[in-house]
Amino acid sequence: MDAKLYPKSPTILWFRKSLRIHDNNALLRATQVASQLYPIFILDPYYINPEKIGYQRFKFMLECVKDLDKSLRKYQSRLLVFYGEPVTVIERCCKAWNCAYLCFEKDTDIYSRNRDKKVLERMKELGIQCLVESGHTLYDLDILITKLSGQSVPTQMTGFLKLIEQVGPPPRPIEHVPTIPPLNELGNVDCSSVPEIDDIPGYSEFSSECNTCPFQGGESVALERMQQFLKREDWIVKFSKPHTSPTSFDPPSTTVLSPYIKCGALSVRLFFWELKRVEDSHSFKTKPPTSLIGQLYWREHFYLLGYTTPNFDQIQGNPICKPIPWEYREDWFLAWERGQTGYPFIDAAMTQLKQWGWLHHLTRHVVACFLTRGDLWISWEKGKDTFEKYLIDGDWSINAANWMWLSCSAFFTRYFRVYSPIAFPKKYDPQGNYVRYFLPVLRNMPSKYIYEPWKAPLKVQQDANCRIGKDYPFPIVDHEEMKKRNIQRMMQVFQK
DNA sequence: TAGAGGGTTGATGTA
DNA sequence: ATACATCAACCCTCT
Repeated sequence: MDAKLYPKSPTILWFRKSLRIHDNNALLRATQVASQLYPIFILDPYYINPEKIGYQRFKFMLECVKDLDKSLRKYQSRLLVFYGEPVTVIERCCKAWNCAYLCFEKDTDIYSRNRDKKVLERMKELGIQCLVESGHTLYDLDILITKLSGQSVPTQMTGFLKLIEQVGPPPRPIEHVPTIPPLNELGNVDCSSVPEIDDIPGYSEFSSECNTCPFQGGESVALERMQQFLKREDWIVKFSKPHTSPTSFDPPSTTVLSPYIKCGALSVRLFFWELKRVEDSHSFKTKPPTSLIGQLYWREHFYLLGYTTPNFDQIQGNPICKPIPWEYREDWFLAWERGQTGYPFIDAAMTQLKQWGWLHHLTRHVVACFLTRGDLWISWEKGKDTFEKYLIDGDWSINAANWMWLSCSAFFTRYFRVYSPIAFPKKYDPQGNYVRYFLPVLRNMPSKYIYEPWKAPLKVQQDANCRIGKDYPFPIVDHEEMKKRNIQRMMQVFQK
């Protein structure tokens, strides 16, 4: 760091994602230029809305913020929390503390890009230097784009893997946490400490029914969870995503590190290099795209596409999204969203989504297929918004990309491959333990009928204490009928 | 440039 | 058990 170009001055470190102190480029940069360091976190009114960001998701994020604050306190610093429009809050802070630098991590989703543009413009007017560091993705996406040398971003994984091969491995994580200076006098600034979710307007009324997420947020939990998985070297090198079970829940069949990576409580580069170390010490290992490292490449690929494709999260004005004439039916959508379709696997999944804020990837596939091209013929945008609200790992680019994938709007076109809400879960869980756990009303239904309880004779329903049409709904649609009809519709769309 | 090859994860029936 | 064809025939990528 050139001390002449960057004379030490009071510095704001603005945490948004990267809610961690390990491998944090923005934190490192800030410590290099700061005479005084002010770590801040802003509760943006855009996000404080239980209709948009659900309880589990908000709570998980707050737990990450809280853990970060705890870590900073070990250095006699702490996280200064503000409510309000980021540009207003930051301007106020810069003036109060006479700051010369604002450090933060590059963000690539659409809302963050617009937010940061406003902040950058205002900081320029105020003569405050912004130091923007890459760190949420394996590669700096802007550098990845230059490596394309004018070629468009590949839309298929094979093309992306070729790009990665050409670019070489991602940067290694920072080895040591830099020395974080103690927090100075704050002056006349109205900041808060990290709130509890029940202190946030709009969320407190949900608390009694919503403390159902088994995953706790935070960097320390994330690092511990990663370490537990890293011990299972054999499991890591044999990992193949399509072969993991969507109905396993105690424990799940995948790492569930995605929510931590999404918030930046775990560095994706650290995880990458830890996995690489394990892989390198074994002769046999699965390969991308199905391996664990392959999963990180999917994330990177979708981040790059989301960054470079206009209107990536919608049909209108999105050049890679095939416009399919979806039809909205409120009653069907609400049945899906509320887990009342009458298909136990779908309803159990939607219940898990709300209780846990997390679903296995393949379970997401089944409910997404059901909402869109499989059964209900409702736009993937509606499903994307629902996932965005409830998933603790809901990630803008990845969510939109997967919904386009599943609905055959982009990336994937074999529309005659339709998930069955009956046959698919039966392969993994013939006893229906997953359904029994998340839908207690069906707990005593015999296994023979667990995925299609409307077929159970009345006597069986009575014995199971679950009358279809009374205790649990009849199916809202006939899957076989809808599947046939929708494949025909898809054929027409694709013939054009 | 037209055509071949291939694509993380369907369901079902048959050998 | 595992492999393969069928369903009906997509579309990106590379040669």
